[in-house]
Amino acid sequence: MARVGIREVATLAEVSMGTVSHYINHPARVSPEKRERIQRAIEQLGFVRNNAAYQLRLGRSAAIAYIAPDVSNPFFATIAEGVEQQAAAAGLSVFIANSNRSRQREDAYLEMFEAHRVQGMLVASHDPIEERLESIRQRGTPIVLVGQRGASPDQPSVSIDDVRGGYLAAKHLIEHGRKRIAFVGGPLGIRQVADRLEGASNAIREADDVTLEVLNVPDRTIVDGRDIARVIARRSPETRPDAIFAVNDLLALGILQTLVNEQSIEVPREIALVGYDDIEFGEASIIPLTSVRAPHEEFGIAAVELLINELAETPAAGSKQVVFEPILVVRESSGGTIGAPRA
Amino acid sequence: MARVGIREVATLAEVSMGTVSHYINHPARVSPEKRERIQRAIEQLGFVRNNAAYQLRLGRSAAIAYIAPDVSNPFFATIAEGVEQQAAAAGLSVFIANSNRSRQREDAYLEMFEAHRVQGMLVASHDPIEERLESIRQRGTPIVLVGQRGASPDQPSVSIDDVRGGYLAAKHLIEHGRKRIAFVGGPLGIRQVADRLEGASNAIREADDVTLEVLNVPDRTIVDGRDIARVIARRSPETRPDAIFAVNDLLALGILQTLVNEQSIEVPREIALVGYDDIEFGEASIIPLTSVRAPHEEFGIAAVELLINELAETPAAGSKQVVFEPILVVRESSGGTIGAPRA
DNA sequence: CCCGCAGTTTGATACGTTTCAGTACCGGCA
DNA sequence: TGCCGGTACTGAAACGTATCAAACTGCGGG
Repeated sequence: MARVGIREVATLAEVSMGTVSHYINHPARVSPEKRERIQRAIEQLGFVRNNAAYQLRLGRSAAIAYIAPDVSNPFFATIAEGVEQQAAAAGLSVFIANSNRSRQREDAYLEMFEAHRVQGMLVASHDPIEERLESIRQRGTPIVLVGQRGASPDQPSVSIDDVRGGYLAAKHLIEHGRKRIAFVGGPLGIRQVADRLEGASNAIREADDVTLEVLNVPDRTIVDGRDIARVIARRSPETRPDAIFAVNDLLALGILQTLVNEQSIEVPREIALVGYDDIEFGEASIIPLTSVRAPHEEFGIAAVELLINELAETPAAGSKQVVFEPILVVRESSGGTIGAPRA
Repeated sequence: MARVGIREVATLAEVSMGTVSHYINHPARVSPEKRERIQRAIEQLGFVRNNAAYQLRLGRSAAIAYIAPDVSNPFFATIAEGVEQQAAAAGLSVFIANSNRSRQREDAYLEMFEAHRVQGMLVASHDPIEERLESIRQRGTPIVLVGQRGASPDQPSVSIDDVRGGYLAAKHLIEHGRKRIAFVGGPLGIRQVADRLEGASNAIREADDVTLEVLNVPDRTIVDGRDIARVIARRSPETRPDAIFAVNDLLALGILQTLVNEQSIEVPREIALVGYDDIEFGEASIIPLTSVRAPHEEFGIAAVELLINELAETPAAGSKQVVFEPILVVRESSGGTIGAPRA
């Protein structure tokens, strides 16, 4: 398969390479007659512009990257959708990469996208990542942090107030008379996890008589939820928690499923359950799931807007950090009122 | 920010460009002393290799692309995970793109990835797409079709036997005594949808006394499911279907949720429900969902393997089309035995 | 009749990298 | 001493494109 470039097209159409290039990028500058000849040559040869050369010449690409820790978590998938949509409107393409919760793969993608000279990146990560991003930013690739607030005010970010979210969840459980609350979450090294726990602790501290226990899970997936639920079920009813606050909905759903279907523990009577993120599937789960909600769709949109602003010659002033207020969506799993309408 | 390339590094380290390049690609060929100097220069200048130039020179990239119609459908997300994992093992990076069920965006991404000279593409699409892919393949970018079987035997593909899957689903409902089955699915122009319907029709034809009705939805999302469920609920109990076969789990979950929570229709007593894909959330839904399952994880893995084989100098002989056998996973929503174990 | 101008077209150059064909040096062997 | 083989390094060419300055075309006005 002979490589076909602009040169071959030019030869076949009997014009110069420059004219072909003009035809591709500024068709108006080329006479109708040659336009026709060039178009025919392109089709005949099956010419496709070589992006590498294009980018090399231009020095930039028309794409942005979105690095997610776990695409199969609908929370990140929904964000991806907002990103995609908003970026398309701005004429940008989006490369999505899945780091699979692996720091190593995350680094690899960061490096790769920087080498690709993407216009900018949106990074959702569990790790404290800001330091690593700093050097990339300094070299000229703007980055918006997604899901965790930038520590430095210069670091743009889109996040939710997780301390507040954790507070709302625990407060709600306490108000319904729960006394032994378990916080099921991942490594406390993860900022989001630590913040949600902090919020929950604050709520506990305001109450009398309520204890908070922390149960660790490694990956915060459905499978992790199932596993920890079995551990909990093994304990005697008196020592078991009477409420669980799971650090995300995946965990909560895994817990719910195992508790109800496998362990025959009643939710919310025996154990009340609150999740986090309010993914779409929570509403349709065995027992509709109470959850802390942030506006996912807007998450992606806001992130892209922040990035585009950063890309502008003269970034608009104002805070670069968007923080959404979490809302508690009460459903059956926590023993609250049933069927609260969805936004 | 001064652009920093291999040349600047070479100058600072007082070696030639060639040596720097060697250092990056074949460190062994460079003496320890210069290695040290070059490394220091790279760090000092913050050099990052320009992928455009790299690729231009090499003529290829080390990435493959996966185009999905809907990332927020866990079915495609799970595939993405398998793809990512298998590709990483082969030293390839994966660009995921979300076409958002839009043919236009799909085309845009196809074109863009071809221009990017990715090694190959995995394309999951709802449209009959093979013809468009043909020209791309002829120009040298191999493509593996995901989720729909290639019509031409030359077109590699990974799919499930959807006719069989549809048959299994309908047969199951018939065996449980259902008489008025509704097929809820998208445009019949979509191959997967048409095949599943065909399978269902076959099962109906074998039975006496059973009717099949087709209810159309545009997008096959949870929201579509909710909408169609309201339409169904509006009909009198006698004219309503007593069983629904939804063309995917998203639809099924939307239907389930609305039927049970909002319309107070009992599932499976009044209406039995079977979905398709067996996404993880089906097991944890209000009423655990009976579904037709294909091994998702292996889907992505098989696709990458097929692609890698295609990439090889001498592709191994044998069929290029992997077809998985669907399995019916029976849970409560269809009135079958409860709690069938998960593979 | 010539000049200037707008509209087209051309040819050359640069983008940043890898690689190929050498050059320089060194130690060992005939 | 002269030659060989190997290692470490260098310089230049090439990858495919966009763009800039220059050249060529008609054409209308002075």
